[in-house]
Amino acid sequence: MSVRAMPPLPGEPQYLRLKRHVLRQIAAGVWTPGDRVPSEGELTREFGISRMTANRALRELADAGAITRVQGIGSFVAGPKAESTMVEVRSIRDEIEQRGQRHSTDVLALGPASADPTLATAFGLPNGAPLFHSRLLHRADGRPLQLEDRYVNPASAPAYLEQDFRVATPYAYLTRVAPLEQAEHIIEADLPSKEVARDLGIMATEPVLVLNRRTWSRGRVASVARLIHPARHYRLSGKFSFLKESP
Amino acid sequence: MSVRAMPPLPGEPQYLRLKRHVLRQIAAGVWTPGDRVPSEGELTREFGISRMTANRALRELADAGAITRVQGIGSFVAGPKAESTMVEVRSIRDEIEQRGQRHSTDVLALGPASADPTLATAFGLPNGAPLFHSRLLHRADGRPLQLEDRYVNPASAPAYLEQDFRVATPYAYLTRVAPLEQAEHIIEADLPSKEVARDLGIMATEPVLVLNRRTWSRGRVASVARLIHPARHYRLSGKFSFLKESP
DNA sequence: TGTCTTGACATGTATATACAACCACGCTAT
DNA sequence: ATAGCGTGGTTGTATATACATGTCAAGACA
Repeated sequence: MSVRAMPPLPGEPQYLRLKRHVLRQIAAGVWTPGDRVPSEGELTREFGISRMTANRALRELADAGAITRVQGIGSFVAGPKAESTMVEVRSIRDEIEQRGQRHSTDVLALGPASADPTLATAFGLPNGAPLFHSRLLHRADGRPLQLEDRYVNPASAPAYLEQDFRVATPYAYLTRVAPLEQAEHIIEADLPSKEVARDLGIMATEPVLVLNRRTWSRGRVASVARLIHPARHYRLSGKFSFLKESP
Repeated sequence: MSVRAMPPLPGEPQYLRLKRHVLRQIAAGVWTPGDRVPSEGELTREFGISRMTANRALRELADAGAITRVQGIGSFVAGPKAESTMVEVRSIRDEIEQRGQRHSTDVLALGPASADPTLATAFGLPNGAPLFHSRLLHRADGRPLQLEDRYVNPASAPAYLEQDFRVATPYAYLTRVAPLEQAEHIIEADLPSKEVARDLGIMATEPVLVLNRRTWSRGRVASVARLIHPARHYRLSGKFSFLKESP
């Protein structure tokens, strides 16, 4: 049994102290991209901790993308976050309700459909394969906020057409019966077709923000959706931070 | 010394086997959101591994958002990915060059500026504080693809005005002198002003996709940028996956 | 000079152990 | 009956140890 020289006091776990130490050096510019980060052994000696604790700190920093590690060589400050950050895409219903508004849904269309070449490609199904289709209008306090045009793979959600989408969103239903494995998003700006403009109650000259979402479940494309928002009332936003903890 | 009953053979680390086992149960719908996941102790006995290995597997699954863990209670399948996924935002230069096109930059404006109320709020600086301003046009094979209107905190990048942005993008320079800590994005669709339409060479009736980016460095707002893209030629895309590993 | 071996060092994984923090439940004493 | 306590289960953190795997450089050897 060893009595630690340094009291266990922190209140903050050691591996977090270590992570923050490294992140502070990087944030302060002391260590810059490409620089070598102290090895596990060095940190072990310097901080009086065990190698496993240093290992956990460095491993989590690597998972977060702050550093890269190479077996046999060492750990290094990662390039400036690979020139990429993230934007979060959340469920329309949550967004509306979180803003304190009332969410309601109009079911504009719901029924079987047949895969045209574009859809067939998106689903990886043969041309003319049977699909389900729904077209919903989501409102926030009565005002149209999202027109949701969705095609669903019957193999993933056989009972799709029997759902009452005025009470549960397709997204909620789909994630229940077809666990989400993967999602792809493409965001674009566009002008609405005459039909879309009518449904959203906007002018055809008013731009819309379009979110195309494709989801996979059990190895299959489960759903292809086109979510159209009036630009005047909708924005996507997201924040990204290196530091899971306080900074 | 213990001889393991199960040979160490996998080739695949134990903690990964365990992660994939749990993920497969979830993906297959065997365990659904809210269900209890076996405890570390149960996994230890069931798989003949040590508790630390089970702990690592479950902890990483929790970090990835696949499960949630409550001290004293247990681990549970997470709700359908918190109804949120991510979209990656990459550097314009990378995007252009990765598509095999040539990237070039026109410097439309570069000089000092003064913070108007909106900018002052965004930077957290007093009204009228000095800022640097740049307005660049990024082209792909000569065609305008992004109009970059950027304000920079002089405290974060004192030599900003001396840079030659025809050879290095502001983003590349900024991440070198002011390590990125945090980034915020707001995406919107809009119609361009007459000036923007002229710079991008599009009609004033053609929508644009706008990415507002605010970045932090060393605790300060370092840069506020408005990146305007012609909708006809630009999309944001991203893919998200639960499973870091194969399936 | 050129090639091979060996050792130092780094990360990657796995185990056994220990203690702390937290929660649910049942039992006990009031 | 109720308040309080203990106990067992569960996660959270930390350590010491071991072996595997990968890199590199110095030295041994031909």
